[in-house]
Amino acid sequence: MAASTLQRSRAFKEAERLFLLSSHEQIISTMETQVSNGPTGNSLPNGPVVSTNGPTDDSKTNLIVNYLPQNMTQEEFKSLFGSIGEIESCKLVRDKITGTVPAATTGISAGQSLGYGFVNYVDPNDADKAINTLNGLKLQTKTIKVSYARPSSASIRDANLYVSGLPKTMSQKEMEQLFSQYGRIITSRILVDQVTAGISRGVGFIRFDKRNEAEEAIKGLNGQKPLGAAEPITVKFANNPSQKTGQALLTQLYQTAARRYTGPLHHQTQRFSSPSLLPRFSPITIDSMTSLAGVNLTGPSGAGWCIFVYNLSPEADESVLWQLFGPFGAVTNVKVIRDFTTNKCKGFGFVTMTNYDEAAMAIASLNGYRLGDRVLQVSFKTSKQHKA
DNA sequence: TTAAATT
Repeated sequence: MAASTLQRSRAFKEAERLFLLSSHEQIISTMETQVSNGPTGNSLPNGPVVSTNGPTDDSKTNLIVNYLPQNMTQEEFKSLFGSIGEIESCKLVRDKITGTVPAATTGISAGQSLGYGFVNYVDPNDADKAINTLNGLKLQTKTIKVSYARPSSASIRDANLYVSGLPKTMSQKEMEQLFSQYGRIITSRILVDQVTAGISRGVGFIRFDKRNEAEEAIKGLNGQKPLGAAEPITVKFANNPSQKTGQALLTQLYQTAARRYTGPLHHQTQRFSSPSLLPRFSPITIDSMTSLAGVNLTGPSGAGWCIFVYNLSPEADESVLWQLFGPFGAVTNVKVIRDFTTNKCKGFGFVTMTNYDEAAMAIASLNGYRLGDRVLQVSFKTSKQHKA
């Protein structure tokens, strides 16, 4: 008994050490976020938006954003969606429990991202534009989803089902057809094997519009054999991520940290197989780029590593920079430089990335990348860009 | 062998 307790304690400490080593930058950015959110205690940090002239209809301006990268911060979230238009309010939803753990104990000073958030625009046209330009955007290992938020109500909560024992041959569409008789399906997913890329694991999720629809589906389908399947399926309510225990959350956090610590190179290799990007590899190596004589890099002062992007078209906008650089890692800011009078892009822009390795990989991959009929020049921003 | 969808 005492021995196993001691072992667990040591494992916990080791996980903690790994986390502290691997996510230093993220901790800093989290702290910065807290500072920029203003002093705590004398404002209304998370309160509802109060309208002074009657009830407001947010249905055309308020968006829900799903499948965000785990390490995306509130600031990055706001920066990405703020590049579309003026934001009335936005919130990256984070776990409450980890936010209560003392930072001195864990090095984690705010709740972990739950992977989704809300953006409420001032102008409905910007909300529409955000859906059109950012839905499907690849950020690191995720493909984000941007859609209108349904009005918040108790009836749409806990409407998510976990399904197991599905025939391996059943497609997502077939699963939806099976469940759609019980209500409106918001999302569905069949989990697939990661190594064989695409073979069903026989388990999946179905999210209904309403909780009572989910309940009816359980009654009707749990223990039933679909079509001519050999085995019955199991249908139950899915675990709710936001209802995990503090211990479970911390364990997951440490596991995430351990993966980051041991396996970043593998992930980066995968990013280049992204079919939508197909970057050409530049003959310039990362090491030779950083050791060029007479070049003074401006990073990593405070915000991160600033990257200079040259030969953008006059029509280029911020979203193209997010699309190009987002898959390589944490991007905190993008800016297209425009002519003051014409508002057209002057041919260049800047991207700020948090982590050196990710910035270097983005540069190595995107320098020389052909965008339309132009070949981009991408480098770390230097103190003297217009040399000879 | 349960992935991060309602502030």
